[in-house]
Amino acid sequence: MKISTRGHYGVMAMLDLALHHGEGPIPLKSVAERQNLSEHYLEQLIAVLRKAGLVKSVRGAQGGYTLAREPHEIKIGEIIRVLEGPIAPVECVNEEDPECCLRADYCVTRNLWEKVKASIEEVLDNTTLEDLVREAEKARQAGGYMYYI
Amino acid sequence: MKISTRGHYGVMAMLDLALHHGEGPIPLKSVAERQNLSEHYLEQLIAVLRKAGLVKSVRGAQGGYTLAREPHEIKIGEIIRVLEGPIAPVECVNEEDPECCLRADYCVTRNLWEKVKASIEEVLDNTTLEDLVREAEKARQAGGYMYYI
DNA sequence: TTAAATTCCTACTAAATAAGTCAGAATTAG
DNA sequence: CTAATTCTGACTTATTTAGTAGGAATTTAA
Repeated sequence: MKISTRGHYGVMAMLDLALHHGEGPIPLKSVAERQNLSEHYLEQLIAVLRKAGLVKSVRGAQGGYTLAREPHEIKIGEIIRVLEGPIAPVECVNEEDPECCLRADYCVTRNLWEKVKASIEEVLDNTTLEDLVREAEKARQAGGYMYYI
Repeated sequence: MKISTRGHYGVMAMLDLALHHGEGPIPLKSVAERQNLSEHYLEQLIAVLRKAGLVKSVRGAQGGYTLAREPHEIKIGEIIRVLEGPIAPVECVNEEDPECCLRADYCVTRNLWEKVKASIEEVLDNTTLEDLVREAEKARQAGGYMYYI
């Protein structure tokens, strides 16, 4: 019952961009340094996020990445789906492949996995980058340090 | 964001035992046949469930497995934890290893993973085998076929 | 007492996934 | 022109997943 580092790091990187939203393109190197992630690995992840239309890139010197939409318009669920695939605790509740569970109508445990899926989506689709930015600002005012993992 | 076949098959097998609760020891072979799972693979899983005290075994001819407690006393969350390890979408919210996230107090995204974890546990710890048995009986009365995946 | 049914145990394996690393081409600001 | 970047694709290494294989130990029942 885990997400991989792809989704985990992806959210970290997107939050980093959100925290610098409006400051022009942010080079990936600086994101990687702040978040303590491998730059090369992040490159792979951000390429996926770019192709999915979640970030925009500016090439060349002084280039970097920016969010493609406002932070309040980007749900964490989107980021996770782009990097991890559909949120489905077991294959048979993956609605992108409805044929995978032929006995869906009669299956008892499937209902359970549907509930789990719905409860995860409830959280991830009702949290946006802006929500996290606000929390980070609250934490900064209160504590001083600010990390995001 | 998946559980593996271990947890998936484990719940199927436990539900099968719950549906035959009170009928004496159920041989694993019959469980494997009804659920269409590899018997050898199930053996591995049930060994873990036995060591965790969720099922009891009776060796020899006419032997098999029974639930170690009443169906209403066995939460699905327990089965999953035994077979999959702690329910934690990322390592840093795994309370069995609290040291793994040293910056927990300041971490913004960690709160999010805590929420996800809580919402999954909410479902899995409030569903027992008896709940699934009841659903299966309802489905049988309504439809005729009864499968559980 | 023997055969059949069953759990129990250890080891092995093939494929997929995860988590990167590496090398270098293309682009652009200054 | 040069340094800072993104972009691309191939490669690698370790771990996990999902089993398989073979047989020993135990028990019932004929």
